[in-house]
Amino acid sequence: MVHDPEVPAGHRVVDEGRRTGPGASLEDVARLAGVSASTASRALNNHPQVAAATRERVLTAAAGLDYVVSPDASRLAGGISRTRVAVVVPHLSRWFFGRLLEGLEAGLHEAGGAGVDVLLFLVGDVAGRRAFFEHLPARRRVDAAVVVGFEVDEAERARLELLGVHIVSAGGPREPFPSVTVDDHRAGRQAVDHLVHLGHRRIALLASEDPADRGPDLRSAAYRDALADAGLELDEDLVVRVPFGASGGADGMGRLLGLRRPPTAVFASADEIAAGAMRTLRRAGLRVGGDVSVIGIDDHPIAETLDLTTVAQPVHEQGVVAGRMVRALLGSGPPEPVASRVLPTHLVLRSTTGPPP
Amino acid sequence: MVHDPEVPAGHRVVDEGRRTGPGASLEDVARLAGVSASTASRALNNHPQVAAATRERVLTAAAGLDYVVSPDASRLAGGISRTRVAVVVPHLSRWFFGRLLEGLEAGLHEAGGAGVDVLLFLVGDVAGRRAFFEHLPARRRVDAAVVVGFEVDEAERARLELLGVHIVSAGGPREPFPSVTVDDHRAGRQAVDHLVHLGHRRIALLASEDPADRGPDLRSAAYRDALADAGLELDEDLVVRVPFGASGGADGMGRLLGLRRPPTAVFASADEIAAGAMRTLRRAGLRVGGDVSVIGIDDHPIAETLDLTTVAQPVHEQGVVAGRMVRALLGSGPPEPVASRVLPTHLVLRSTTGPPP
DNA sequence: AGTCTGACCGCAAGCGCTTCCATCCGCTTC
DNA sequence: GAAGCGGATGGAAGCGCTTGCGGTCAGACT
Repeated sequence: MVHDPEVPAGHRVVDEGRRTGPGASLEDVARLAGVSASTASRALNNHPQVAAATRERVLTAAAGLDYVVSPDASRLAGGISRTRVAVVVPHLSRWFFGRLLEGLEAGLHEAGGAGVDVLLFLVGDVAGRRAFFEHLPARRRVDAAVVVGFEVDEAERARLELLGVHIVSAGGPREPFPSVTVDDHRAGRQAVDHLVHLGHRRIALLASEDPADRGPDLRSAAYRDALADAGLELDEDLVVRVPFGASGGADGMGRLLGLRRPPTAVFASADEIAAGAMRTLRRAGLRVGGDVSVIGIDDHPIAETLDLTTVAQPVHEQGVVAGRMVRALLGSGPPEPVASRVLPTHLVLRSTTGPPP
Repeated sequence: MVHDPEVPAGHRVVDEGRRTGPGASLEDVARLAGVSASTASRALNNHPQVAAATRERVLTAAAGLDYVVSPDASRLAGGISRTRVAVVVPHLSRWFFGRLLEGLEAGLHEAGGAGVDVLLFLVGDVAGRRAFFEHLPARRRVDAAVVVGFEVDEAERARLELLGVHIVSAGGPREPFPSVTVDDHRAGRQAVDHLVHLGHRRIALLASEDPADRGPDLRSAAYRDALADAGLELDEDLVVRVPFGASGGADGMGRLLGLRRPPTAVFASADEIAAGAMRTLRRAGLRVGGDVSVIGIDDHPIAETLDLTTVAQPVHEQGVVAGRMVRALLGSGPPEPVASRVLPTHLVLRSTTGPPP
């Protein structure tokens, strides 16, 4: 196939362009060490029944030949080389997901262990999502799966079940898998209650209309509950759904400002939306935190940059914990009981909230 | 091994909770279809020598049993199921990397194809990076690798070579692999030249000191060259290196403002740094774009939010093109010649740059 | 000295597939 | 009508590894 004589030496031309690397075989190692393949295998896998000297010889031979077991053969034969974990995620360019994945990766690789391979599955758009659950490309190739930051419906759950492996959900809804997440309803309450305590009575909601991402919109529900508890009437004009992101927030804020009686405070269901809202407010000549208060959720880096008051959630940690959970389910890692975890969120006071003017 | 009479036929038990899913075997399918395993295999792999009727029967049987080939066995036997691609990336929480990966994923899966599995390798911190190149966990498990957004030194390149597979670099330096990237020097020039054309004479540089990420700091080099070409003297006081990110930019700007003769314009080597700088300027009561101009690079979403003038680079597209390149190298995909590509960048005028006061 | 006991190791049987090669059969060819 | 012929299929040999089982040989016993 690919065959380019121009390639500089050292650039090995991969035969067929597809085999998984060159490599010495177990047999080669065994021969060099003067033992049988079985013994070599046992030595390499640290079985107790090989003499220390022999093991040493095998190890040396392996090192010399730069030997690496074929994971395919190993698995086929029943040996479990490294475990493979599927990570199913809808976005990668959003901070939340990337950050959570970083944590997940850390949690998965923590404390040595045999090693874990992470297979990435992106199910962003509807087509990709449908394709994923329909064809289940992860089938037969992973030992566990982590669903990151989105909700699966009943049909999808059923498909996923077909994988026949443990499934963990991270940064998403609590059901229907063992999960590690935060209480979005509580986070929403923390945000809105803060505004209420400051004395605001006309509080608007700028919520992401992205349906699937995080499941039932607990943050919006919290908004309603908080208002109700505060004895504030819900004004549907103050509830605006926007596409996720800063432009969504900017547009939404524009709509809000067009109201006969604009809000004195805005609860954005995500910092990125809040950022957009702030932009609109600034352009309108309003002082954020003075004329209009704005609060978000997540503690996205942009929140610090904008000095935005927000409710922080431990994103990285959710990933780490989920990673540990996977290892526990897989039998590696600490034998801690595997139970869903809800991590705490907390209010981060900055400059964008204050008493109503 | 496992032999549980209680289990419905065909549903092999998942022993140990670690085997890769349950599943019917080729043999099961063959039996059900009334043919031999060889024929079943041929039918499933679309070999031309099976009678249409037979193929049909096998396909039906397979569908009925919900059969999926064992990728391990298939590869071992020499059949190539799906190709596997390693994606080596230093960060995930930064927009650039996440966005590029989204593109990469798209490019890899474009136009059907047999399917590609993406193995993720995070080499963020030095420890992880060293571990990756030392142990080469991707060995024997991938058919190609993509290095995203960072430079590998000679030793690392040599190690990578051991993978024995095609390697592509995306969003990083042009060497030493076939790559798809942008001309960072040119981008830098576009930014600084813009400031020069506006009439600025005291232009500061706020550069990320993150050493490894993008290789030789072409953007900074461009700054120097642009000044030289404009006949402006380089004032080392105006060159500030900061940790990547908004806080870095904020601090750096603070230092700049402390100068006896502060700059009238700032070139930040990344939008996120520019964002931090803007914050500092605002807090200092300076009008960004009026009193001090700021320009970044990347066209990160935050640039739009902040109305930041910047030099845009096609991040998603770099990923897509790299994905196609990998497919081409692997022999799938369009047989386009595989050559490194440098994608264009362009100035995006917004409100943070203007003539000096 | 003869036998027993382990510790070590090799044999061989697979794991679930793919593929070479031989086989079988219904037809075309002379 | 016999000899070919090619299309369709089954048999069997692996791919590279793990592992149950049994064999060896050096002591440890009595």
